[in-house]
Amino acid sequence: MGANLRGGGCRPYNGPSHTIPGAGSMSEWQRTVTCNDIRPTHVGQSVTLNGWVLTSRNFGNQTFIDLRDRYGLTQVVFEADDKTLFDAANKLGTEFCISVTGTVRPRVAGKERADIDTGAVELLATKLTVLNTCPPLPFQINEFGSELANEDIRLQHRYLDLRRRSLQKTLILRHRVCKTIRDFLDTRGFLEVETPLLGKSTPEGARDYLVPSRISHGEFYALPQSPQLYKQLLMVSGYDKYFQIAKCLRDEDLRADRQPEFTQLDLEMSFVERDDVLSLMEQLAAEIVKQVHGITVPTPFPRLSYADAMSKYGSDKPDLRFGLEIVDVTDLAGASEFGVFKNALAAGGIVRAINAKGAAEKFSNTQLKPGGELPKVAETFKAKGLAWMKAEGGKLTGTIEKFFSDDLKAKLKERLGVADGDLLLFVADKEAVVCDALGAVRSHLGASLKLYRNWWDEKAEAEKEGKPFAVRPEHFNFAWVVDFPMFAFDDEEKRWVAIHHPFTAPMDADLPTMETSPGTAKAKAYDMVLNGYEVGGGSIRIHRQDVQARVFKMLGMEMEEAKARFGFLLDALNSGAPPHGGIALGLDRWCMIMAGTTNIRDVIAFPKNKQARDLMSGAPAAVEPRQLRDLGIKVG
RNA sequence: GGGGGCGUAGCUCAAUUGGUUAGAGUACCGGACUGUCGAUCCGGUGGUUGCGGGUUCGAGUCCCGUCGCCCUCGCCA
Repeated sequence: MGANLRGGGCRPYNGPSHTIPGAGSMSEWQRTVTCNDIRPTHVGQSVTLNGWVLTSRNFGNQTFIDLRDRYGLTQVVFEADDKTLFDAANKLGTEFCISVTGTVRPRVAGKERADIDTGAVELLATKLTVLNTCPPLPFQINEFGSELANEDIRLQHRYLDLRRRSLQKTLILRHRVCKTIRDFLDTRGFLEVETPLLGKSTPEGARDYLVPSRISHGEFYALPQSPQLYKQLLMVSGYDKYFQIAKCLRDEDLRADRQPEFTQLDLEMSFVERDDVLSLMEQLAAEIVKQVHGITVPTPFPRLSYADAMSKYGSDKPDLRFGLEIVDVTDLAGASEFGVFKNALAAGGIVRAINAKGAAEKFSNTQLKPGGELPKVAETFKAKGLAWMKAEGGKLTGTIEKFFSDDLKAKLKERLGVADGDLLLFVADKEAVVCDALGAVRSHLGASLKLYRNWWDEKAEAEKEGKPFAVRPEHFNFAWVVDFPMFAFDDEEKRWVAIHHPFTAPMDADLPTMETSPGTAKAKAYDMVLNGYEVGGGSIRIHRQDVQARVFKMLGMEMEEAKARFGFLLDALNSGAPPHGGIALGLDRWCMIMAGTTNIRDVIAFPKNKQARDLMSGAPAAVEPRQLRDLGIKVG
């Protein structure tokens, strides 16, 4: 994070007089500057600071207080000449909220600090007002050590945790990202329109959060999983270019990067084709990186078909900061005598492999046995095992090598580009399992072999070694994944489901054959991928009622049911709906990557824990019987 | 719901194969000290080892159960 985060644009005071504009009669304790304002040019001036006591260092005749607000840090000195003032200063506790008036003076020569903005000066206190005291803290909120208290304790006292510099920086960064988005889109003619929180439950997709109706007992609103339908209706209404930084709610289990309520940049445009949306969004993405990190990432972003992403990287959100591509070896495996491979093929499966260049020595045979480090990764994603060979002394070795003829081994080496020291990893199974398992193995190898570095890891390392560090464009590897399939067959529900969502348009070429071969139909859908994270997803929408009705039918929804659930949408599509499409960016994930954290709770001011509880307020909680009576609800 | 990790002072962590009165740092309280900046030095308060049961002469440590937190798979159109 660069200098652009240092309270940039956040200071209310910028006049040379350091007074609040229009503040006629200021009370005696109100600040005239913030804790990040005083500089050598202010020496001799009398100023007043408001802030919190970060630390206190007491000597016989002097006490130093580091006073903190969200703008920065100022050292305040109390001297023993004024006994009353000095005694009062020595009674200050950590995190007391105080007002100090004093005279700006230079620090003693040679005692300046380069690491804080006010480090050349200090404030000699002449007056102290305690605005509020603070009891001993439940946990330490300074960040000098690396040991943070347990997260549940910090979440219980989030108002204290948010005083930490790194969380303050993150929230400032989040503001910067939102501001960039609004400025960028405003410049290009977009309107920010708010859509309702109380809406109608949608049958497909995630579980809804429901809100009971008091006026109509037994009926429920649903909180939006996204503003999808409303933004499409805005297009029908002719608003042409819409966006919203919108709260979305999904009642599903949480993860390190998933909260029950999260924020999306939701955007929709009329009279556009796919490339218009992609082009606009890559400009926006580049602008965000530029505003936050001061670097320019190359545009346009590479585009990768879904099919290529899955076969080469085993994922529809591949991390392209490293290669390690997956290669199909089904034909060679089928010609071998290895029972596991032959059985997988007989069951309609495939065999693919990764060549981990030079990794043979990094993984012992024990680590490669069932239950070992790498097989465990593959097994987590339903692979029955992970077969391997090593290339040593010009030969392939390992327990399965004997099942391959010399000719097959030669072909294998050629196809996988094998050299001595390489480790070959194979998975044989149904295609979906092979992709998931090898995709996970690839990610695992990428991290453990350090084939890429997160910018924040590199930064931490550099700081540890006292070396300079600058974020570089290659730390942000963007790509588009396009040409998604339209449908996937759900084995449990025994029906076709939408890969993206039911409002996504099929490719024009697939329109006539959508019903007869749904498995091959492609959608006008696209995902923005950054370093292995899906940071955005969207599509060109269906804008014709007949097409929408056909898609609903494919998903097992008869016309009657479709009309009951989405009649308003079908009617709207029939009322001069323009061609339109859009995208949604996961704002929280964006902020995580920009801020350098893997925990989504770090970029949300008041997050829920893993059980979707707010540990500070205690939500969710029981309510008064009267409230339930009003709603006509009985709790069993 | 499945798999994994964790739970010892307000906080962060120690505690040999099961073995004396469960220690340290920090925070807090008191004292010393004129330039510190994670100040330093001296002293002090602070514990039902998450909870319940079991094995044992003896349990923070072993076993069973339970609660809580985190990671992960499922799930998240």
